[in-house]
Amino acid sequence: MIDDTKPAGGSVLPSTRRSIPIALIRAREKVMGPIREMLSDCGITEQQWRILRVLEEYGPQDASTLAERACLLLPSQTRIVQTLLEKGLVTRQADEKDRRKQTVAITPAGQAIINDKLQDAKAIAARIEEVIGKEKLAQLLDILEDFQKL
Amino acid sequence: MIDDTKPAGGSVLPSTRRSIPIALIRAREKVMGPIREMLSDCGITEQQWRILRVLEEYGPQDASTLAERACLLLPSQTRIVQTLLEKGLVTRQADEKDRRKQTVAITPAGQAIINDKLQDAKAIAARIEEVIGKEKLAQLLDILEDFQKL
DNA sequence: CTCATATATTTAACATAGCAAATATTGCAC
DNA sequence: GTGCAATATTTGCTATGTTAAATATATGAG
Repeated sequence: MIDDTKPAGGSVLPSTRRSIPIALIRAREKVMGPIREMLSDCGITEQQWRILRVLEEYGPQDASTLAERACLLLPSQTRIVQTLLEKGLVTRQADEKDRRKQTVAITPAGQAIINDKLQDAKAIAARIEEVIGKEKLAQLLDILEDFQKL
Repeated sequence: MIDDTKPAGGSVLPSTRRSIPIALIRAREKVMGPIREMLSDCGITEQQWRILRVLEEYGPQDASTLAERACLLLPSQTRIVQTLLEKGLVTRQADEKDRRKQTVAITPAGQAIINDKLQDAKAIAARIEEVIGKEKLAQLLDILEDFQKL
């Protein structure tokens, strides 16, 4: 007698082996391994690194913009900037014109951390490009961008 | 005089706009939006859903295997299974032969949740396929799989 | 000017991620 | 069978993710 109350092997939903959300996590996990290792040396986390990177790339900016660019929710951004303040890696002050807005900027100490890790970061990026291949990486980025249309 | 101590705009590291880790998060965020919405109805989280899905797909299994398949760290798995136990959606018991191992299984109540959300989940998957395209999705999964070689 | 409403950020509360240390069992050497 | 190294899970701690509620400031209607 066949028990059809419980489908045997993923015939109902796509198998978790070909699940987009899971595949995205798995890939990300692999990419972040070396990056976390690089950052653990200087005692900052992946998200703290993203904040510094964005501030370095775009310059001083308000909290919402920073969160958007660093791909963080506002509450996370607030807390992370607070710890970066304590570490002296960023500054934060209310906007003169609109006092609701907070302007965040990187400090020389923050910039120094980026400079210190620059070679390591480039090496990691190069390794990824070597393993995956330049064209596939470009394809990947393009496809991932399409998800914003969802 | 040019200030070359602080590179102006991402000339040193790849721009955060073309950063693989960030692109992976952004895409995942978009994919998870509708899924979280679907799950919030029945009061379970994304990770709890992954655990249930894996248990349903592969049947009863030990904690390590479950964590690996659901793409969770063991400590996370432990805690999530604990809350699922309290909800009565899974069972957990020590293996007879090796009492270090814990065998986790889905309950009828857990299976019922999956069955309830089946149509919604399939609709979400279909929508993604419609927007991104079947071939691109396949390409994406293949490229993401390559990251395991890192 | 005053109040209701909209905007920008922060807090609060709960669930997870990630890492290190602690537990519990096994299996094996002596 | 005792003790030690290896294996399987769980706990403890700090940092984030996520959502909802609280704060603070700005703006426009009347």
